[in-house]
Amino acid sequence: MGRPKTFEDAEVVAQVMHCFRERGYGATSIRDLEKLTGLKAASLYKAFGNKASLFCIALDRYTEEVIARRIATHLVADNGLDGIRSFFSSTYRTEPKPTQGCLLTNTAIEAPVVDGNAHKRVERGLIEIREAFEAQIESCQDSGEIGLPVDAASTAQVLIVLYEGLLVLLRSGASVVTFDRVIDTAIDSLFAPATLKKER
Amino acid sequence: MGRPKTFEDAEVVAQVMHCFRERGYGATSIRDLEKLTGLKAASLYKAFGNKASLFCIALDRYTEEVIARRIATHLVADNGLDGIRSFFSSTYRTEPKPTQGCLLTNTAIEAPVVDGNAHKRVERGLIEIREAFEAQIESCQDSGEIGLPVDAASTAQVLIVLYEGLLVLLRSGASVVTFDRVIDTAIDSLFAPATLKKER
DNA sequence: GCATTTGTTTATCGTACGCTAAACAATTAG
DNA sequence: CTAATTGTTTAGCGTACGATAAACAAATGC
Repeated sequence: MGRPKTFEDAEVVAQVMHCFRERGYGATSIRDLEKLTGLKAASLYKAFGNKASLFCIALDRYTEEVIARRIATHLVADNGLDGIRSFFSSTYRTEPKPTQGCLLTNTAIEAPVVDGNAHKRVERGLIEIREAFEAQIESCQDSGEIGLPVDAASTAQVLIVLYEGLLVLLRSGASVVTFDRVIDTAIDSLFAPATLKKER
Repeated sequence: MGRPKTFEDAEVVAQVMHCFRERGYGATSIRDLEKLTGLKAASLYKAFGNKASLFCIALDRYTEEVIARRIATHLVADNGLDGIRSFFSSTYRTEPKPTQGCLLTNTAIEAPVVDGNAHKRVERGLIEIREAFEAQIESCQDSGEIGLPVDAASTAQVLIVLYEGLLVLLRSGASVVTFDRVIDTAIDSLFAPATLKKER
């Protein structure tokens, strides 16, 4: 069977993912990843192909792990609108570090630099979030928390834009209170027309 | 007096700015800029210092030229809410190229990579836009186009987040119709409460 | 034990990077 | 014309990059 592995692929991918997330693709060198993982370059190449493919693996992992978990935690029927609120705030209310930004967002900006495959992965990831937003909105309509006049599809798209925008501002060092206010203002008004309609 | 210059600083900065805008700081090499400008590396260094300082010069130019022009064109009292709408759409309705993204947005993401000074410049640029949004909102309130219940400051901050978010989605290749719908949905609802209140 | 298979490490390869010293070119002052 | 000043070009420095071939290590099957 040959020599057994001395490391767990998943563990290495997790470490690599964090590094890409903080520094980006271009600014992360193979030598950085050597120090980070304790592995030698040749081992990394053997296990994951070249740098671009390793990045794509890390990006997939990010979507399947971080994003999917965030969706599963916050965007569930019981949570209603507060679920959407906490989905947003979970991006910047992180411990212990202030935040690491979003790999999807950062890659969308850096995509031209990376492999072309990264682009498609970003699109898919964003679609996943958008669909979760849309489902949550519809669930809120079913429960009566918000009225029917709200168009779930286009509102979900606005939430995606807000999501991306927040994560950009996060990288430029805006404060938590700013974010809280943005989210409250945005969500309140996005779903206000329906609420007002309901009051009539 | 010595030998006269063979190029115009401003022209070179403009070319360089476009390149940084499309490819980012890290992915743009001095050799790229040599080919682009027709100048030799040593001339660039003599005229603009090192790569980071050249980038900062280009970033300043972007804020003073592109952003300031965009504000001056769209965010003027006469334009009202439509001014805000056209401010947004001017970021993606560009000719002939589809778009180049926003250097402020891209730098916010890439900032850790670049010089620390770039960070402050991004912040300042975003503040400039936010203040213009706020002034435009207040102007709309003065004219009676929207009601007073809208909080100009926090709504302007939401618009900034939307602006950043749109420019991220722009880089991930979303379509113009998507953007139009996002802007309509967002602006309609952000300023709807006041409108409804007015109707009562 | 020995051949085989698989994983890791060592030692680079070729290239591209940011940057700069020194040579060269073109102008002005006297 | 000469000296001085300033701009441009040439040539290349040292370093870091992504990637890989070859040597070495540790397990298996027979």
